[in-house]
Amino acid sequence: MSDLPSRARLRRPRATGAAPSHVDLAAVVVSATAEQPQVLVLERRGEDDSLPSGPLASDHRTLEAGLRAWVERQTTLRLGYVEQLYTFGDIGRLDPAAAATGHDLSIAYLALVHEARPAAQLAASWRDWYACFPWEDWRGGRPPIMDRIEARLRHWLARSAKAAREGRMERIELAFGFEAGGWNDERALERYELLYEAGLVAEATRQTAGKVAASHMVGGRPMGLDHRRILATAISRLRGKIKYRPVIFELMPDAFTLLDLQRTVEALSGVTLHKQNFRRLVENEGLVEETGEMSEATGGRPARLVRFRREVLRERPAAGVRLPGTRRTVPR
Amino acid sequence: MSDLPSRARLRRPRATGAAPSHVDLAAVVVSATAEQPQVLVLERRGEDDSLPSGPLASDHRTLEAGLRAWVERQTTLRLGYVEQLYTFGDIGRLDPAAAATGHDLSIAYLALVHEARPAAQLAASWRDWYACFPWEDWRGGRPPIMDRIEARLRHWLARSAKAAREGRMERIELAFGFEAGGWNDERALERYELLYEAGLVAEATRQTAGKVAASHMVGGRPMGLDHRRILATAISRLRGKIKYRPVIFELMPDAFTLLDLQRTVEALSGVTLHKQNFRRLVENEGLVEETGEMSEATGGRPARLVRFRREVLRERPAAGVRLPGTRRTVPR
DNA sequence: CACCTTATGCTGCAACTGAGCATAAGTGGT
DNA sequence: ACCACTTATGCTCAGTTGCAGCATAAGGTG
Repeated sequence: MSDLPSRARLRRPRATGAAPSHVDLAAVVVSATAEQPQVLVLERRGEDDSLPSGPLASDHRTLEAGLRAWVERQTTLRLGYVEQLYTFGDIGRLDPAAAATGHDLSIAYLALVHEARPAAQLAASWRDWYACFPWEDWRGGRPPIMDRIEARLRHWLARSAKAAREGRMERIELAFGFEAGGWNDERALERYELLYEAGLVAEATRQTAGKVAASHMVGGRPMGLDHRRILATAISRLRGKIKYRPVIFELMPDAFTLLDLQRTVEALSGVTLHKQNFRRLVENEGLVEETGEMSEATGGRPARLVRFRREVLRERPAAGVRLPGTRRTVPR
Repeated sequence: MSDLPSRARLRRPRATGAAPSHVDLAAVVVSATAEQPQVLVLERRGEDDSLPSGPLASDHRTLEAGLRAWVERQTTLRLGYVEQLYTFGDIGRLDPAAAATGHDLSIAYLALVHEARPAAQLAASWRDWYACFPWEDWRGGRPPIMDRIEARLRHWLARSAKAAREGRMERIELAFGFEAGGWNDERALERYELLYEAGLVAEATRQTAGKVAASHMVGGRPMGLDHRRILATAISRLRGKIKYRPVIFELMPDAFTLLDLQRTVEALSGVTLHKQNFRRLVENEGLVEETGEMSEATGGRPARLVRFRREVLRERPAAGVRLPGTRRTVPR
């Protein structure tokens, strides 16, 4: 039964035409404070923000360990929950001129922390992710920037080659739901990619050397390399995941009120929820239990402080916060 | 607004302690024929099956393109639907002795085809994936092998160091649901990893040089390298995904009956469904439309032939086959 | 104390789910 | 022609869940 003798043959030779690749580990570290979703970025003078990242090194026993080491080193932050996000490696994704030098891979991870340490104590900054994606925040209703986006995309469509137009129209409708579809919070990545393709975000001009004037840009703070795309990937993934896994609690402190929880979900998903139904859902799924304490910091009637019921991980395999009653209208 | 001048600084030096890595692209190509889920494997005499794979090369403009090229070259099969699955790269995952030589990365992809070409016309074979994971098929009720698995896992638990026991017990319960939890079809990867850790699958002895006797093994056909783990990852992902995205149709021919569709879903998920409710769900979600044709190959009353309604991709962003009415008991 | 704020309980309706019953329309055998 | 068997398809019915809003509770502030 043992196949030890054949193991040597199973390993492939390293030579055959395969250029060795440079591999980076990159982290999207998310927290939610003050009802805003935050991402950890490194700021360097005169450059766009970048995500914590560094090359995979031979003393990293696992990819995840390497990632944790880099984040800790660059930001002093020790990560808890971590999951692999995506591996980026298309030729020329960092710099079209470098296309000949082989592949630059980035293995991106998503990490969730309920860190509230002020930025000053870290070697990095927390950045509101809607600074990079202003069109993704619908908590106050349709963001004004959507008008501009719609106009620019229609313009792009009109100038598209006939062959490409049909497909692009469908993709736009899918991503932004201008006509019938309506807004889908999970499509953040598709939206960013469309805007990129249409040359409406700053990163696009790095590749095409300024074909589109800056005045036509649609906005959102750019990031270095393709890090804004990586962040968009993380947002899409996270918005999807909170609906079927209780990952939201990774962002919460030990004790919190139901409204705190709701605000955090809303911050990530970018939409507002129906309050009473949200509470009923959370209670019915048994996601939380009483701490017995009360919070007086509500500004109104004191609220019960609850904590996450870890047992649900066993009981309800698919428990998440299923965004009940997404409001179509802004309350008040 | 242009930051072209700073681009050079944004690129990181390649040197800094980073050993260049060897990168493989690997494909889990899935089809479903004869009501069995199949995976495409390469057979080599005297060796375990392996997945189609090959090194990332400098003429691959994108990772996905490289993957398609390798599969086509090794199997003559041209892929349609493809998505990235996971990147594996822990040190020593292929061969513990090779730990010093740097990282071997595998970027794994999941591909779905509705290929029914007989294996003879391909340079590869279709393998029923339950040959590798006999415990994952609950369509005929609880598989007999579960008794053995439960016994061996309890044994492993009893021999575990006290510190590890609590956590392992929880993980076993989560993955297999022996006590209260019940079976969760999506936890295929967790189950394989537990069996591996407990030394109950053949691949584990490659690493530990036969600490566990073959007679204690729990079964399932092994694969080369860590390809069975990659396959388990694909199964988990696919079982989850069919519930919220209409990917199942990538596996179907143009026209099919509702029972065909149900059997395919059951084949992938490994559980049986309530027939009438399944139809109602599929019709209500508007996933299919009439072709007008009938199928006479049913063995009973002829069935309507339907086709996938591509429009749902636009209309219902989260349409999938949500496994309604999973039967607790075997029908008949 | 009037009035603000937020918390929390409850109700009614619509839609969906799970399980099963009943009937339709083929096949093959006698 | 009739029977047994197979699969397709229509329908019911009760329990659950989702959506939306109303009402009340219990803090704070001028």
